[in-house]
Amino acid sequence: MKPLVAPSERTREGADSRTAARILDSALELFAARGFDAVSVRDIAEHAGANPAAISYYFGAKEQLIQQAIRSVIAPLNALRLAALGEVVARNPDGRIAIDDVVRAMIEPTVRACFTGTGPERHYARIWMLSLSLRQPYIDEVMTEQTDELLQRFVAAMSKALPGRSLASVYWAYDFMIGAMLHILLDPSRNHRLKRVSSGLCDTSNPDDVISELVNFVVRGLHLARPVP
Amino acid sequence: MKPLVAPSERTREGADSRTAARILDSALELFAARGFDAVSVRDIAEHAGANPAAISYYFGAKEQLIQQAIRSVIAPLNALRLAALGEVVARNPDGRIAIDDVVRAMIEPTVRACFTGTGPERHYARIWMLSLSLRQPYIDEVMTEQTDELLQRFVAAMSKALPGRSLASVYWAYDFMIGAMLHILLDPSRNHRLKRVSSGLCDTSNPDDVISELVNFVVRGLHLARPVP
DNA sequence: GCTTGTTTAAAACAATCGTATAAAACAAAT
DNA sequence: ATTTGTTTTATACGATTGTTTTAAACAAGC
Repeated sequence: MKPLVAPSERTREGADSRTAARILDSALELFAARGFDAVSVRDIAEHAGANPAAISYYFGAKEQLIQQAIRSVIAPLNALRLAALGEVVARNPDGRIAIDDVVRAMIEPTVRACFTGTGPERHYARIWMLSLSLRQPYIDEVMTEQTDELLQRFVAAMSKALPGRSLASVYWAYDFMIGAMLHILLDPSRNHRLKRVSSGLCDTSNPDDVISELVNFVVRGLHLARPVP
Repeated sequence: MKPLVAPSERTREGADSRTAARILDSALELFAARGFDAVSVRDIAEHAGANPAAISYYFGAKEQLIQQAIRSVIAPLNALRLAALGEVVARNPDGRIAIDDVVRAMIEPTVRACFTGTGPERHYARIWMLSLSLRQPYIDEVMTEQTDELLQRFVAAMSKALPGRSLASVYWAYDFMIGAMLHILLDPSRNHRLKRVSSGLCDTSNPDDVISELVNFVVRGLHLARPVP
């Protein structure tokens, strides 16, 4: 691959070299800890053992590096989620799917990725919440591009599993589910605050516990949702 | 008040002048939109119609301004929440309180503050989620100082309203509730994404709808929580 | 009017920011 | 061995960062 001349087109679409991979991984590590703006390209380059100019060479401007970082976190996770959902649907060819299974198809891959993931998706919780809390067009662009379809697919499945409930309830519940999941997933990197204040009653370092508590809570909230008017 | 000489002690504890108030309000406005690090002290000073040096004069270093900004958002909101909780308890002197009322004492003041608040607390959702997603000691310090007691008070009340349920379930549910609430409160400033993708089924610009959907969801998730073993 | 103590303003500090340029190092192919 | 295309480095640019310094404006008391 050759570096393009015009600055705006200088991004390497592949970014497949070893150096580029190290840069992206270092960027994620530092972004997840301190946020996008508090991390300089020099910090990233140093952490990756590379030259600052290598970042523009492979990714272009910093904004594009951030976009790529967000994408690299969310894309593989969405693939896992959709695969899990597809499996649930395939398992019940008659169309009668259980709401528990649908909810779990969203929650289990996500929680496991954050706890035991080895790729970029292990930074999902922090990177995503960070992106959520900034209101910048170039970030919104990536977020919308990566989640709108996923949302529709899951809402459709949830609604199918709960034919008596209003579609609006399902949309609301989907949003609540994502919010609750994100929030609890941040607990480990906040020194297990919930575990501490609950005197150890809530083991937020055990992915199985987190998954089962989340699924139970969401399914209950959904199952008794207001029926169609 | 006089400016102290030592830089580390230069913060004015009161910060009661008109200029200081304008600075704090401008800081909140800009922080909420772009995050702490993407906003410079010059941006804040310009937005407030003040001199950059006035910021160090009244607040000291930028980190202290950020801490003060977070505090100014969360402190009045916590007062509202505790007042609402106190009212619920006072209304039922025999100790039999309804879980709906307790949950609502958390959710209603928070949602209303974000929708129709006029003070610093109107920036709660963005500032808090921003603080959550950064892992910096000086931010953690403020967050812990401002929420640990509140959490214990609410969990105690929720547990009292649901004597049959395990305390652990209540702690989990409290965390889920906060997460779901924060996430949905960010929807309006994300161009009402949920409203859009749900074809208008979820009116995320109506505080009453948000409150009732949230309360219903959380109470359902809680009410059927696993009983004490 | 002069003297306090307090608040604002202008200007400058060193440090760091994102990015660009140009040259060096490298690999593969002829 | 030399050319060719790609990757990496060293270095420099102008702009902006947080903060300090110094002085000017201001209000209140006597």
